[in-house]
Amino acid sequence: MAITKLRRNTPQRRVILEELCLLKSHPTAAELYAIVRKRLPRISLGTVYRNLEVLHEDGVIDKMEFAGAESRFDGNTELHYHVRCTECGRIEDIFPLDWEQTPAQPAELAGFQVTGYRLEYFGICPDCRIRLAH
Amino acid sequence: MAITKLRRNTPQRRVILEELCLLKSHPTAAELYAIVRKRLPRISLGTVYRNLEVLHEDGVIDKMEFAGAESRFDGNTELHYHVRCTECGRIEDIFPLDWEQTPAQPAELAGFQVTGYRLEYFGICPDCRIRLAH
DNA sequence: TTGACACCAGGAATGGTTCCTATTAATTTG
DNA sequence: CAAATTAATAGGAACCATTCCTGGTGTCAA
Ligand SMILES: [Mn+2]
Ligand SMILES: [Mn+2]
Ligand SMILES: [Zn+2]
Ligand SMILES: [Zn+2]
Repeated sequence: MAITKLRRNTPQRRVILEELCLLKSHPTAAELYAIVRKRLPRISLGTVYRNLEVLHEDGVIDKMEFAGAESRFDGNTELHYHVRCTECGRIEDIFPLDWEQTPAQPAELAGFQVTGYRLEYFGICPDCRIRLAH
Repeated sequence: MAITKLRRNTPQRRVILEELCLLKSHPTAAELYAIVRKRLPRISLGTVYRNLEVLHEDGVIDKMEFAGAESRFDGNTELHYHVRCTECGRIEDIFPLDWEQTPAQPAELAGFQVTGYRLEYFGICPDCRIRLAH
């Protein structure tokens, strides 16, 4: 039933995924672009965006979108959560093991057919805490 | 210690807050602009944005930001959560009473000083479910 | 009065992301 | 392999919600 769209295995897509998975950080498209360019100097930023989107569609990577801040990408698709620094945008992993409960996901809420949820913590990262204290 | 900034009680700010609080919906700045213009025809969209920001800073209203979608505002600052329709952007309230647990908020995670968290559900609203089924 | 300044309307600028178009190249078919 | 098909690319323009800028206005206090 679900027609799987043909994906070509381009060098650009391959390198983008490789470099993302090497990182423990959660880079923006622009940051990843800078890294990928070392191996593919002629790649365009649009290609990075398009492939990150495609990889996300296919469930190969995670995409985290924020208002007013650049989206960030995660090569680790294990179930985990994040803390985001409201000062510099840095993101760190929080694995469910680290604390007790995970939120319930009801099938229906207020008449909505619930397809997912998003839980994210925000705060100040160690570096920014030091920096802000002069 | 915390220097409270002087706020002037302008008609624009008053009307924006009044109209927002009358609504059970969670309007965008543009939607609220259209409503407020009926009472203040010469108000500018920039003024609506500025005042919504100010009111949010002062904790008088809630602001919900989404990537790729307009921010929405909430005159109800009681603790509650939201379901957002991924098709039309509509938002409905979910009060903690409606279901069991609320997420824990640790004071520190991964070295971050945690200042808050965000939990939001997304799905398909009743209207869009009907519409999508032809 | 006069100064200080929060605030306004109008409009330009911003910037991350998406879209457009001609071209390239991965994959399939014969 | 050669040819046909068409997904994907580079480059750059467009998008658009939001913010910023500017000149001006209303208000309060000294
Ligand atoms: Mn992660
Ligand atoms: Mn609400
Ligand atoms: Zn930080
Ligand atoms: Zn809907």
